[in-house]
Amino acid sequence: MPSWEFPASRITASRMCSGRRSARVPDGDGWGFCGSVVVTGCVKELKPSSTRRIFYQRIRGCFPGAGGCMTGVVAGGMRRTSAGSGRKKGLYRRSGLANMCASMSDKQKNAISPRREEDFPEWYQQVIRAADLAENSEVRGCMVIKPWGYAIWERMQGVLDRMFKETGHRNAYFPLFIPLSYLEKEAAHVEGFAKECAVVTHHRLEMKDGKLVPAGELTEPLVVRPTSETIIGAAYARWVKSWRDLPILLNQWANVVRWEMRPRLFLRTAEFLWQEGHTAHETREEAEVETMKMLRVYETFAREFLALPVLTGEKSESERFPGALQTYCIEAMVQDRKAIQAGTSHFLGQNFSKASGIQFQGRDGAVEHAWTTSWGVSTRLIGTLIMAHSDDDGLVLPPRIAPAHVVIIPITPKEDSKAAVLEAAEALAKSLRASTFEGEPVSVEVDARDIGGGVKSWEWIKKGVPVRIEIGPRDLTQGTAAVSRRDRPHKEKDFLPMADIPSRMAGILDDIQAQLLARATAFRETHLKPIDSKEGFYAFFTPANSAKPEIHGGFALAHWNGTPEVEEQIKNDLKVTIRCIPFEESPEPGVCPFTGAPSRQRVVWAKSY
RNA sequence: CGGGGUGUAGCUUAGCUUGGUAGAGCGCCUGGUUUGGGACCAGGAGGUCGCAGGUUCGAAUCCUGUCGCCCCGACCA
Repeated sequence: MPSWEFPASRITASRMCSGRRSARVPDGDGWGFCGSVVVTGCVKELKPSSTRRIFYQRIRGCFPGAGGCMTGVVAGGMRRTSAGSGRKKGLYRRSGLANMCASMSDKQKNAISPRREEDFPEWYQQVIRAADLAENSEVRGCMVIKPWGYAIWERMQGVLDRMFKETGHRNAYFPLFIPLSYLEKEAAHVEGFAKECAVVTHHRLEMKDGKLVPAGELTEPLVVRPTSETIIGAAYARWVKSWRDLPILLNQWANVVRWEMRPRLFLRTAEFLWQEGHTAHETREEAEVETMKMLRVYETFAREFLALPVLTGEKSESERFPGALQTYCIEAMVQDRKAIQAGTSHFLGQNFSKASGIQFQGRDGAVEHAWTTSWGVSTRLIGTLIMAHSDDDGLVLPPRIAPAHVVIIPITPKEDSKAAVLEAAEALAKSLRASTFEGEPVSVEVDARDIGGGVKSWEWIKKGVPVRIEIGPRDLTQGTAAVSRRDRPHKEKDFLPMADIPSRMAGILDDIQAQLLARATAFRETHLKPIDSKEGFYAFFTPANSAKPEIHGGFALAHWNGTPEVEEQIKNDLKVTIRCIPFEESPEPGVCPFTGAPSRQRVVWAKSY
C-alpha cells in the first residue's frame, strides 16, 4: 500500500457548477501523487482571460482501503475540443493536468465530508445521508423520511402532544382538500399562499392510447391544504353558536403542501409534516393570551428538549403570517450563524372568523365574531436540530429527543468468549432499561450484528446516539465497559464499572443534554452583536470571499425606524432580514443607523433559512 | 420563468473529440481470515448507457428532438 501525501491545507471545498461536491486546489504542476486518480471532465473555467486556458478539473480517485472514493478538482491547462448546438458530451478534454491526490493521511478523521466550515449546505445533506434520516423522493421537493428520521419526529410529537394536552388542547383531524372558494375568503391569506398551492382538478383516470389521463373534472378545484385556517374556520363556524361554545382548543397533526421552488430536506419541502393548533375565543385578550402561551410552549420545548436556545419575539409586518394581526416566533441560530424560524404562533384577530363566519351570541346577547389563533411547528425542527448540534462526524442528538439513548456494541473478537460478551451486553441492556431518564425507561439498542466493531461504532456516531457502550472480553474479566459520549471526541472513552452504569446513566444523559444547550447558547452569544452603524452592519454581513462565502455574520441587534422600506433595502443589499422584534421589558430607544430616524428598540437582523 | 450545467450499475464515475463485444472503485451477496475505532483475501450478482427519432453494416459515442435533475437568479410564514 503506497502512502498518500498531499498538502491538505491547499484543498478547499468548492461547490462546482455541476453541483457536485469537490475539492479545489490551486493550479500548478508537480504535486506528486501515487495511485490511481481518475480524471473526468472539466467543470469550471478558472481564468478565462489567461493566455493559457486554465480550468478546474473534477477528478475522482479510488483508493484501495480508503473505504470510499475521494473527489477533488484540479486545475490544469485545458482545451476546448468541440462545440456546437444541442447537447454536448465531452465538451472538454484533458490535455494538461496538474498532479494531485487527496491526502490519505487525512482520510477518515471525520465521518462527514465536507466539513462544516468547508461547505455548510453540503455538510448538512451529508449528515442526513450518513445518519440515514431521509432522502429525496422522485417527486421534486418531497422527501422520504426514513425510520431513524421519523423516530426523531415521533419523539417530538410525543413531547409536544403531551404539552398541548397539558395546556387544554385536544386533537382532531380536518380534510386534506380545501375548496378553492375557502381560500379566497381572506385577502391577505390568498396573497400569501396562492403562488404555492397544489390544486386537484380531476377525480378519475382514464386509459387513452395506453396512457392514463386525468378525467372527470371537478366543478370546483380543490386545494391541497397549505395550512388549514380556512377549512377549520368553516367547521368552527358550524360549531359555535354561543359564548358557551368557546373556547375551542384544537390541534391537528397533519401533512401540508406548499409548492416550493427550492426545496431542501427538512428545511423546505413541498410536503411536510407538522402540527397546527387552531383556537377560537370569546375575547381578544383570551386569544392573545393563548397566542403567547403557545409561543412559550414552543420556547420551552426547544430549550428543554432540543437543547436549542431560541429568541422569541414578534415578526415585522413583512414577515407576518398572511392574514394574521401578529405573528410571534421562536428563532434559532444554527452553526453557519444563520437564523431559522423554528416555530410560530399567530394572533389572527377576527380576520378569519369574519372570513369564515365564526359568530356567537355573547353574554350580553349581541352577536360577535370569535377571536382566533393558530400555531405550528414542523419537520423543519429536525433540520434545525441537525444544523444546530451536529458535527463533522454526523448527527448529534440531545438525549431528551434521541430515539435511543444508549447503544451497546459487543466486541466479539474471539469465538470462545463471544457468547459471554453477548450475554453481558444483554444483561447490561436489561438493567439500563430498568433505570429511568426524565421519568422514562432508558432506551437501549444492542447492536449484535456480526460486522467489524469500528464500522459499527461509526454508524452510531453518525446517527447521533448520545451514549455508546462497548463491551469486550477484557471488560468481562475486569467488570467494566467503555462508555463514550457523543458530545465528546469520538476516541474518548471511560471505562466504568459495569454495575455502576445503570445508576449513572441518567446523570450522564443529563450532562450531555446540558452540554449541548450550553454549547449552543455560547455559540449564539458569541455571534450576537449590537451594531450601531450602517458601515458596521454591512461589514458584519459581508463575507470576505464573495465567490464562495465563508461562514460569517450572525445575529445583529440594531435599531430600526420601523418601516418596511428599510427592511426591503437591507434585504436587497445583504439578504438580511429582521428575524424578530424581541420582547423587551424596557426597550432601549436609539437611532436607526440606516435612516437616522428615531427607533423604539433594537431588533434582530440575520440571514435566514 | 431567465441564465448555466448535467444524465452510463445502489453511489462516484471511465469510455464520447476519432462509431466496432460497456470498464473501474465503493457498496451489495457467498466463503474464509478478522474484529477494543472506518479490515483483508478469493469468488459472485448487478447496466435496454434518461427517452424518442435519424445517420450507419454497426451508435453510450455523430445528428435532431424531448424529458429529468443540479447550480445561479427570480420567488418563498
